[in-house]
Formats: sequence, structure tokens, C-alpha cells
Amino acid sequence: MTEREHPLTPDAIRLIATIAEAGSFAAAARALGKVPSALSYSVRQLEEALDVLLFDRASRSAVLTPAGRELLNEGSRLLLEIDAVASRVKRVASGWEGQLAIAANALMCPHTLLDLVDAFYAQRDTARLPPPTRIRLRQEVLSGTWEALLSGAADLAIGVDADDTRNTGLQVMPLGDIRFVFAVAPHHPLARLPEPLDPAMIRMHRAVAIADSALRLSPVTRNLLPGQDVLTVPTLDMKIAAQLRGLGCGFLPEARVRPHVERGELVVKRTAEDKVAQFAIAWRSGAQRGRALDWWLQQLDSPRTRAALLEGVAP
Amino acid sequence: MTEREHPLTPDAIRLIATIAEAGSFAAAARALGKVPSALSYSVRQLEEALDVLLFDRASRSAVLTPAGRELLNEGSRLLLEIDAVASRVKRVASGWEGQLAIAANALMCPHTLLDLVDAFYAQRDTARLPPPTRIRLRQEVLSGTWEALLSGAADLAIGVDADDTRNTGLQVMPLGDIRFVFAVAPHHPLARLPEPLDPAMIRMHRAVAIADSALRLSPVTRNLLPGQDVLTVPTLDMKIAAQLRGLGCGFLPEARVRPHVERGELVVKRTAEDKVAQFAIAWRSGAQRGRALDWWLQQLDSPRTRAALLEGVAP
DNA sequence: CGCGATCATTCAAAAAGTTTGAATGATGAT
DNA sequence: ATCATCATTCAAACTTTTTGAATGATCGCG
Repeated sequence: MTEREHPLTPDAIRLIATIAEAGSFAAAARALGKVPSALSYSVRQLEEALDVLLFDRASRSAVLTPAGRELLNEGSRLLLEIDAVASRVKRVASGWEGQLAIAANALMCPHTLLDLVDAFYAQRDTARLPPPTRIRLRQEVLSGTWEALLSGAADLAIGVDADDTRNTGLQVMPLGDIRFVFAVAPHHPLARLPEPLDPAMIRMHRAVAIADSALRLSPVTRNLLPGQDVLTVPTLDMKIAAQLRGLGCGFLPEARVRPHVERGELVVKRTAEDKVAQFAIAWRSGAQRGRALDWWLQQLDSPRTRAALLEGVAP
Repeated sequence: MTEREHPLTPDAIRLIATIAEAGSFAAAARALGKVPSALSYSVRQLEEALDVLLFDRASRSAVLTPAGRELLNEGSRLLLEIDAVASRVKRVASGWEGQLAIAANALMCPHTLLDLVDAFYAQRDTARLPPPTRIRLRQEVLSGTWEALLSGAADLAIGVDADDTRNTGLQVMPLGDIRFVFAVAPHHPLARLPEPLDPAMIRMHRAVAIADSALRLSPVTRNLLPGQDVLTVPTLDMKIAAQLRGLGCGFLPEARVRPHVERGELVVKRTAEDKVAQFAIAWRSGAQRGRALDWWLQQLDSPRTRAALLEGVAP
């Protein structure tokens, strides 16, 4: 004898809902084109399997018990989810990925990323439904973007270091450059010194750096001079905030701090050499390419979108 | 002919999961005590109903298609939810409410409320499960607590004004008193004046009041002298913060501001008369009393718990 | 390359589950 | 008190699922 089948089927839930709505077994039977005894039989099967009375039998009309009402409430929600799963399975069968994980370098403009997510979900197919693919957006710092891609935690990486050569099994296309400037608060001692700043003078002041989000590295930073004090923060925004408060000095993406510079809240100081970093987009080439990844790669192929990611200019 | 039944039943999902886990229809059939053709028939029914191929038929072993994998993932989650609903329906049948809405006066100590919620959910029955009742905790100000109860939005009200007589269809039991003190920041002008404070002097300074959360009232406040300027804030914490900053003056619950007074951050000034408010607990007596409401009323029957609610002392 | 074991699928027959229709007792409206 | 409508029970009929046999395909092994 095989395992007993689960009684809480979508049709069982719909039956309870229909009876409750119709007010009686007889009325529900008429609505369903069945005879009342068929409903009586099915409800009894469900009640016996759950070991719970769903309808009050003392009354002639169909009155739900508290448990019956609970089943009605929770069951209605379940039906919606079951329909959603069925719909989603059909969509995946049509070529969409179930989910797409995107690792974005923290230097990428978050507004532009969210604009892209918005545009992705604004798509409508012939059934007027958005793509079924669940986008998982994650933000990484420094080598964390590569890390997420190589480890399989991400399918697409936006803003990987173009000079990094760890690209086995990946496809890469250029994204563009980000120009960095050395910035301090107006009341910071370095703000008053002549340009270009002497490295020895820089070393005497605390740097503000972002902790690398790469999983296996201990918190380590870049662009630090040997022996320099350092304040480590988790995000670029906090780095900017710290430097605005004069808590330290360091390089910041020029586009992101331009408004602060224009308002006199930060001072840009030239250093011995300009600092420009080159970025790229990378994705795993092994797995079959779905429609969601296709769409994102197509968007990222646009110079305008790339510029927006790098500079924070709306596309 | 009646409407076609929904194909995504719990047993259908389990079947797909069993085949995927076993690696072949034949192995799954052996595991289920059935013949392979029964599985072949059921899978085909499901695939035809969804109009989706779930298994790759080119291979002899059972390989899921992307859609099949999606069904497996989402279906596993659905099964857990379906089981949870069945379990919950059984629990409700045993006397627990599906949910219990509690409206607490903002003057009640939030930590004590959360302690009670913790203790409620820490209960375990013979099946080692917590109560199935979902607690909906809401915070109200002034007559909002009564309002929530009378309107049916809440089943239990903690901290209703004992002097309010709108208790038709409700049961009430006393909770206790809250002593209020008139407090200002040390640098506030009223801080330097002799006691008891002259009402004319109080009227010349802005009061800080909390907006009444009662639904149908326009924002109106209590304990204001005619013609007095008033800053209205949404919460007691913000009222305290505003008064700490010297933004205004007014009555505050003595227990809640005692630490600030002890640290010299607020100054208590005597006024023409002491202010003590009496509070009560009320619940709707019409509906049958479930085990969750029973539990809460039992807890609130304790003088120690009441004191904790009023004074912020841990029970 | 040939052979044997195992696989999935098809199909007729059998078994199990659901529905029908008749009968019965109960309830509510008049 | 009477009548219409209700839910339930049960045997018969209908529908769905499972079985067992047959078939063609695939994979591993010698």
C-alpha cells in the first residue's frame, strides 16, 4: 500500500471556498454542476484526513468552524502561490532563468543599477507579465566582484578590475574608466598644503579605506602608503561621509564627490600621479545563456548605460 | 463536465521530487511501491496540464529540464507551506485563535510588551510546537486604544483610560496608575522659575504633544492650556527627545524620564496640581474566548506584570 | 560488435476513487 | 401542521489510476 496522498489539494481548497461562498452544500453543488452528495463525500474525505471538522453540522446552512475559516484564509493564499508557481514554471520553460545573481562593484552608480532593474521588470510579454526571473543584486568591493563570479555566487559581474586576469571560464567585455581624486575636508590639515601633495605628508595623516568584501581575504585595503594609519569602513558612502567629517583622507571617485567639491564640502588635492582605474563586465560562459542574462548584456552593451554606471548620469 | 482540476497537487510535486531524487522512473517506482508506467502516466498528465516538459526524454535516466528544476525548487517550498497550513488548521481546531490583535497604549513599557510576546511564543505543547496564533501588536496614543478595540481592529487593549466609559460589549479590569511630571530641559526658561509654576508662565512656552492615534479625530492633544503654542510629534520617544532638546515643555510619565532627570538632562518642575492617570485593560466579550486571549488575560492579572507595564520594571 | 540488463512508453484489463440517483431524516419558513 | 429544501447514506455507474504484458531503446560489459 503506498503512502496516503496529501489531502490539501488545490481542488479541495477551492471546494471549501465554494461551499462557504454559496452558503450551502446544495447551492455549491449547483454552482459546480455536481450533486450534493459528491460534495458531502469530498468534504468528509478532507475532514477525516486532517482530523478536523471544517463545517458546523448542527446548522442546516454551511457554517465554517474556526478551523474551517482558518483553512479558507490560508488556503486562498496557498492557491495564489500554487498558481504563481505553475505560471513561473511555464515561463522558465520558455527560456527565462529562474534567477539571475548580479554582483556589482560598489563604485557602480546604485541609481543606474536600480534603473536597470526597473527597466528589466517593466518588460511585458504577450501575456502582459513581467519576466519571471528573480534578480539577486549584490554589491561587492574591490576583488569581491570577481570572487562572487568565480565562486558561482553570481552569474554576472559589473565592474570587475580590467587588469585582473582571472578569467578562466568567463567572458569579459570592457565597461570603462573611473577617475579618482584625492579629497579631504576643507578643515583637514592637508587641505592647506601646496600641490602636488608630498607622499611623506600624506603618510602622516589617517587614510579612510573600504574593507574588501572578497570572502577569503582578511580585511585588507588598497592605495595605502606603508606605515599609514587607516580607518576602515564597510561602504563607499561611509568613506565619503568619513572624509567629509575630516576623519581622514584618500582617493574617491571623481563623479561621486563632484557635488561635494562644488559645494566646498570637500577639497580636491593633486597628488604625484593621476589615478584612473579600468573596469569590465564579466559573466560565466559555461551555463546556457537565458533570456534574462541576454537582456542585461544587451543593456550593458550601450555606451550610454556604461557611462551612467561609471559616472552616475541617468541614461 | 466540471472545471478541470488543478494539476499541481502536493502528490504531483512529491512525485517529481521522488523521481529526481531516485534518478529514474523505475527507481522511483520501486521506492513508491508502484509500477513505472503509473509514474509515466502521472508525469505525462502533469506535463500536459501545465503544457511544459518536466523531464528530458532524450536521456534514459531522469534528467529534469530547467522548468522541471524550477518546479522542484518552488514545489518543495509549496509543500512546506501546505504542511504548515494543514498543521495550523489542526491547531486552530484545538481552540487557538488564528490571530490576536492587541492595541497597547504608547505609555506602556514596550520592553515588557515584547517580554510578554516572547513568553507567549515560548510556550510548547505536547507536539513541542509554539501557539499557532499570530499576535498583531499595535501601539496607540490616548483614545486610540479604545478606538482600536471598539472598531474591531483589536481584540485586547492594554492601557485604556479608566475614566472613559465607552465599554458596551467590552470587559474591563484595572491595570494601575501612571504618574506624570512636568519636565523641561535644564536650559529651558521654565527651568529657572520658582515652583509651583504659574499657568500663565507655562502658556507662554511651546508645549510638546503627541498626536492622538484615534482614527476619526483630527490631530488633537490633551493637557494644553488655551492659546498655547504646540509642537505635535507622533511618538512618546520623540516627545521625550524634543523636550530633552528644549524644543518645548509638557507632562511626561515619571518612570520613563527618571533616568534623564537623574542625569540632569531634564528638570522636573511642580505645577499647580499633581497629575496621575488611571489605566485599565479591556477586551471584547462577544466572541468566544480562545486560548491565546486566555493566556494574555492571565498574564495581565499579575500585579508584577502590571507594574512592569506601567513603570518599565522587568517582571 | 554482440549480448544482456535495465530503462520508458504504450495499451488493455483491473482496481480504486468519485459521482450519481434514490431514499431518509432534519430543519426552517409559511 | 405542512411543505420545500437541506445534508447524509448507500448501491450503482462512471472516471481515474494502477497493473502487467509487450515493445523498442539505451548503456555497460566481455
